[in-house]
Amino acid sequence: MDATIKDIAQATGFSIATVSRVLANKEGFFSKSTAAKVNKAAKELGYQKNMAALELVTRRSDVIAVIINSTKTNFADAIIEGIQQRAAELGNTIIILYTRDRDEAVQRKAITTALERPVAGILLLSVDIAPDNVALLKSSNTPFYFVSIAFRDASLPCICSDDRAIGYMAAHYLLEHGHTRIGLAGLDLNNSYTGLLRLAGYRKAMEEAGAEVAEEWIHSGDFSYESGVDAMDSYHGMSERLSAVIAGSDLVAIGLLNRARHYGVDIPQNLSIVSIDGTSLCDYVQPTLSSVTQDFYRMGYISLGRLLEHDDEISFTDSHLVERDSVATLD
Amino acid sequence: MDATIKDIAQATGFSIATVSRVLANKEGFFSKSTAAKVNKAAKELGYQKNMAALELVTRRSDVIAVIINSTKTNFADAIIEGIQQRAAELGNTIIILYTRDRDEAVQRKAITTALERPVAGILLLSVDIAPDNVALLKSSNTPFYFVSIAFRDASLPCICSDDRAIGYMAAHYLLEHGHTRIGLAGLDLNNSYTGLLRLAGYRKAMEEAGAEVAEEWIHSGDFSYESGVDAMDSYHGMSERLSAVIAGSDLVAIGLLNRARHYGVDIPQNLSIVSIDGTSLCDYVQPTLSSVTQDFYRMGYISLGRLLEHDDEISFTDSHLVERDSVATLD
DNA sequence: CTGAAAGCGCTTACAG
DNA sequence: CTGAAAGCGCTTACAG
Repeated sequence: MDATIKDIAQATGFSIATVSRVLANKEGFFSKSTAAKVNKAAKELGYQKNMAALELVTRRSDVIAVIINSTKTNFADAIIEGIQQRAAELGNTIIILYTRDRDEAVQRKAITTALERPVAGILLLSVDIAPDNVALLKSSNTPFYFVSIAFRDASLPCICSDDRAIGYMAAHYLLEHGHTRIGLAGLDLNNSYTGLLRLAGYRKAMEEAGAEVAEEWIHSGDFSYESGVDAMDSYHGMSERLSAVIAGSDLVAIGLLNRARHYGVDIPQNLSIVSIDGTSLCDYVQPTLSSVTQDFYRMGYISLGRLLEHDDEISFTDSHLVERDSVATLD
Repeated sequence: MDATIKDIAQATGFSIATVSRVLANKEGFFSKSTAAKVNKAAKELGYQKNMAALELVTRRSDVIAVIINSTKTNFADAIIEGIQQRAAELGNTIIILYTRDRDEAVQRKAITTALERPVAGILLLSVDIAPDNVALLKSSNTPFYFVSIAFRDASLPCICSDDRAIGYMAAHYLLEHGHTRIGLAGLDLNNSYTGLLRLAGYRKAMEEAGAEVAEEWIHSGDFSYESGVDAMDSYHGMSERLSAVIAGSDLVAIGLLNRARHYGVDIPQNLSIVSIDGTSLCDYVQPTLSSVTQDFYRMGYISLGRLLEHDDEISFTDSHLVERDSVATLD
């Protein structure tokens, strides 16, 4: 059956202490010849380290718990890919746990499950955490770090895009192209701090340009395809038409796009669209969608290092405007 | 600091054995009043079970290792969602490990990492496993199960769609709509058993209908967007045009679609497309893509039960044709 | 460079 | 219903 260091000790004649040192590569604690014998026996016996024993005795592990918001997004993948790439480089193993926004019980269960092991740290992906669970996290001695979400509470370390800058960038780009009647669609403005920040950036750009914003231009939602469809329905009913819309996410943009087609509104001739996120979906649809593109992969990649270094800062990854075919210049 | 059962024993005056029994809910081994006292103390001390200790002593755990092929697919998410849903119901925790097709070393590392813990089982998602690693899996006493991939080797338990039936269904649907010049694009026909099965199903349907298949109609690839683009380039250069194409995946279909637009080929007026997979992408693009839709969520959901019941059968989840707007009837 | 021993936090026969 | 004790597989001062 599964060989243990005891078996290797028996096979080689050394003590389990020595075997342990060789296997853990404690340099200077064993001779080359000893190491050779031990490693040979280990290989022959098909030895595999028992992580449970290791974690019990050292009270630590290389496991990173990643708690993911199960709300469907099409960018979580890229973040996880970044995390997993960095984890592979650093030798960390990843446990994935799912939870939901504003569902305190499910969130607590995920956090508790993570804390039942001596995890090296907890990464929370787009998890809009309940206040009580913040306390739970803080009371544990396990480092934690939020990814792709920011909070008013500056004591919560996180990495995400600068959402205010994103809103500003999208609006500014359209203003530069001669648009002034610019809608903002599909952002969650009730529960999401992210949504409010993007709105603030949009308002700032509009204000700087001296462009008035009518409240009906701002059609909130939940970042979904349906939010885009709803927004287009609403915009289509307006007496004075918009010349451009900023979509709160790629899915919102596609909802807008397809619903516009339904109404015979040509993109970008009759209406320009700038999307926020910039995932591959922007290249799949026709016309391709110009976007403020977030660097999700990097967000994930960097987050792990930050977590492990106990870096408690709030930091931003870059976003930039990618021009595709969904914006026309107005003159 | 972190409370242990010892602390609870001290606080309540019971032995650690009794505390352990209460906490593990070993019915009949303790009185109600004892349980109440122990549970109260546990709550007060913020006790969290140490899984490392539990796994060490019981030599088992509720952890499921999910080894994922990092090759980008847009359906892995749905499978994982199914797995995670079932895991939540069954009380299992999920560890995620990434690997690559036909990269024996990376695959072995993932498997080894999984086996370092007393995992309850290993699920392998679309992992085209190297022969040596099959031996490694089999020599472990840990159950394993493949998801969304089948092998010639019938000793490897798996759940996936019936790929021969998928190829047949797609071709048959087009034949029913009057098409006979039907291409097959983007399947991996060199390394993928899945690709070969779909090809076989396609050939069978064509043969039954008495439709000849020219070899240039079959344009292999790697299931990617680019494979679709390449295939369309090739089809466009043919002297006699196809009236329909079966795409090896949704991404292939979108590649075909966008490249067709580039050539001024109207879908479905000039060319019909049936996609294989049927993910949400089919609804996002215009025209929407008719597809043979696989039930990825269910595949994931079911796989976990199969794994845990040591059910070594090879089984299929249903696929069905979803009509959208990319197929025209020929008369 | 090596070994004997204690201990990580838990479970579970065994005895009462 | 409860407790004392052994043990899961490993690491690490301590002593040599």
